[in-house]
Amino acid sequence: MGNNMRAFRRCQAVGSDAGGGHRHATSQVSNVGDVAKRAGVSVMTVSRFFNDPSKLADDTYQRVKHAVDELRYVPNASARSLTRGRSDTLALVVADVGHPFFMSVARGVEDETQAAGYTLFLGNSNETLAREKRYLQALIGRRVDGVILAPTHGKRHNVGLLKRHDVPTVLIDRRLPNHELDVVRGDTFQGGRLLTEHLLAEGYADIVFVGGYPGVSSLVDRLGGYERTMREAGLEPRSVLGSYHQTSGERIVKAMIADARNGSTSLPEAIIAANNMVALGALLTLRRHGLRVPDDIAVAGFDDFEIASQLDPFLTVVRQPAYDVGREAARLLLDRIQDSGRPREEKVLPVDLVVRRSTRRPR
Amino acid sequence: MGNNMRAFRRCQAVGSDAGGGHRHATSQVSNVGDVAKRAGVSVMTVSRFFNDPSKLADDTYQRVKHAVDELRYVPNASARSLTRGRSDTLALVVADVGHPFFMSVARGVEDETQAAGYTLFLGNSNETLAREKRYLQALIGRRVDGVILAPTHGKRHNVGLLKRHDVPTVLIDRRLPNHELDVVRGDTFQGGRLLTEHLLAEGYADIVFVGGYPGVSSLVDRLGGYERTMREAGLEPRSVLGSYHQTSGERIVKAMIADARNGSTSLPEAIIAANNMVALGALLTLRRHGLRVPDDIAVAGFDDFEIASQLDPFLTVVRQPAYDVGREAARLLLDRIQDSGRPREEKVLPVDLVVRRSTRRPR
DNA sequence: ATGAAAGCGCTAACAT
DNA sequence: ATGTTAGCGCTTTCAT
Repeated sequence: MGNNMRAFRRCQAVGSDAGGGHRHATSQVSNVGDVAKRAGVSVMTVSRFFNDPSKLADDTYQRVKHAVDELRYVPNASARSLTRGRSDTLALVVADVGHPFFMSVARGVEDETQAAGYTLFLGNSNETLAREKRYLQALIGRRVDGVILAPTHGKRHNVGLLKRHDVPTVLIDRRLPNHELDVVRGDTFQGGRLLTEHLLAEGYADIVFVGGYPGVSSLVDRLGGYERTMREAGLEPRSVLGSYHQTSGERIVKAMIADARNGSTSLPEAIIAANNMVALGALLTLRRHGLRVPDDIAVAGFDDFEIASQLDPFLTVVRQPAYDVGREAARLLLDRIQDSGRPREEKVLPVDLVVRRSTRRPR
Repeated sequence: MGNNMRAFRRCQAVGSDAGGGHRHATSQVSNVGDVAKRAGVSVMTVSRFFNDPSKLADDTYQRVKHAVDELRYVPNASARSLTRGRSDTLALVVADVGHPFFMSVARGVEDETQAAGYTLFLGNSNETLAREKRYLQALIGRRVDGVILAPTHGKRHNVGLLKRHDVPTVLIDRRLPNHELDVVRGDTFQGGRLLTEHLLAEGYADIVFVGGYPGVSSLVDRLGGYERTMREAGLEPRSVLGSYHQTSGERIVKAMIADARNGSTSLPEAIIAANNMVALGALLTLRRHGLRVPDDIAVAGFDDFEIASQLDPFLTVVRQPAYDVGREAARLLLDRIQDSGRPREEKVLPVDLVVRRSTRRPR
């Protein structure tokens, strides 16, 4: 491992720099042999230059370095990983690249893995099982050294593939049944509890939970925290699930309003949205129908809007430490790569209730 | 003997297992040979199963399929790319994963490349030349079939590396001097012009341009559009550059306010921010100092806030078609991969002025 | 400290 | 329709 990392760092030092001037109109990709010839050494010496430079005589080292620079030689990682069985590459596969939460996670993962000398590739399953599988196969085929995965939301999952191929794996944000993988996630059960307690304290009683993929653990936990707290207060929980997308919030709230207007079910006093995108959909739909938040109905959600909240801190939310989820996951993965036998860990990071105007009780 | 070797290597790749209860005591990564043996065919037949299944007899196909499924065999992409010289993999390297603009670009690229059967890996240079180089070397080493790059902002760049290794490349968002690469970008010169014309039409005259990396082409264009339009109106342009980050907007505006308060320079009537993050910084700083937008000063920017603008359409912006930039870039890249000799293209996509409250002239 | 040879898992180019 | 052979570019092992 230490060796490996040193080699990788060498790689970086290598190669020339910016700028246009290339000498051959028909540039040819070179290999160890070309470098060896140019430096007047054997291919093994060139190999050692990258993998264990301390074994080279100073003079030899300089000659090889020269040849490498001149040719702007970059070792063929495929060939390398073919012989070594390892690639110095890690991957993060998220369920939704566009989601701010996963972006922050990605930053955390990147900062940590770069520091450890790995290259990180990011993949996006787009909440689609088939697409996730495709990514994982590409990754497995490339012999990535480890994967951090936010699994898609369905009943089925692809972690068996990773296990089958002995790929060290850490799950983030979402637990999965029956596996022995490390997990890092925010304490969203507690989040559901905090949000509900806050609303109850504000005097709301008719609180409904809206949106989220049924079955996915992050939703189950959030919903669970809400339901438990409601029941402890002697109230009946009520929920309408869907997806984590904005449209889900829109559709569900629209239906609620319709129900209220035709008298079948009264509008709740408060809504807890499954995440920020659902909250956005809910907010917009309420507004579109002339309902004011919080005067006519309160709204709260999970995950903050990074930018909107700075511009106008309006929505009450439970904030998850997304960046730290990424960092912790990366750390766990690096540990697991070094010691595949270590006991499984599940890191549950604390969440944070941020009370804002959208749940302020009108008097 | 070959077998012994293989076993040995596996041990290394996999690491020692702490003896405990694993489902597969011999969790072995299999190869074409294993599949061939199990299916009772030659390795070439297995290879053809993946590369040209139509060449197999129905019966043979089923036998191989069975073996592949049973072993959950995933071909070794490294070996594959080693023989074929390509990898069916494309990469997108952006300057900032966190930036909403690049996220939309990523989605566009993904949708297009997935449809074409490629796997896409996303990298993040974080506006750092060294980190970009590192990514590109990893990509080159892996023999990716093409790269879409939003180059970092400095004077120097790494595209020579890509050219040297014959990697088909498309630049997005930012032009570079002296290269023959395809480029896809928004027409931000026109954007600068539209924003300035709008402010002038609203009756503002003392307009200042704020933020952005000096030298990076997207900034040069935006600034250019602003300056040209100002001069055509007989006004003197004024700008204070910096970076594309929120802190840049904060710092510059803070200094402006200080200058205005100690009387050295009066506060401008309007600010054009280099992008949305800078605009955010400007807005927050103005507010923090008790200045109202647009009553005391108008603010406009480039790139929209996807979410904040829905919640509260406040900031006047020029919107770039980020998703389309991604799609077009992907298309161009696929074309170039097929025909490396085709003439260079520079696609400049139209931008869109969205007038909102932040520039409404107080009466 | 350096080199020669073998082989990682796969596919292109020929067989059959 | 299927099989055989010869590498792809690299690192491992075993010499020197």
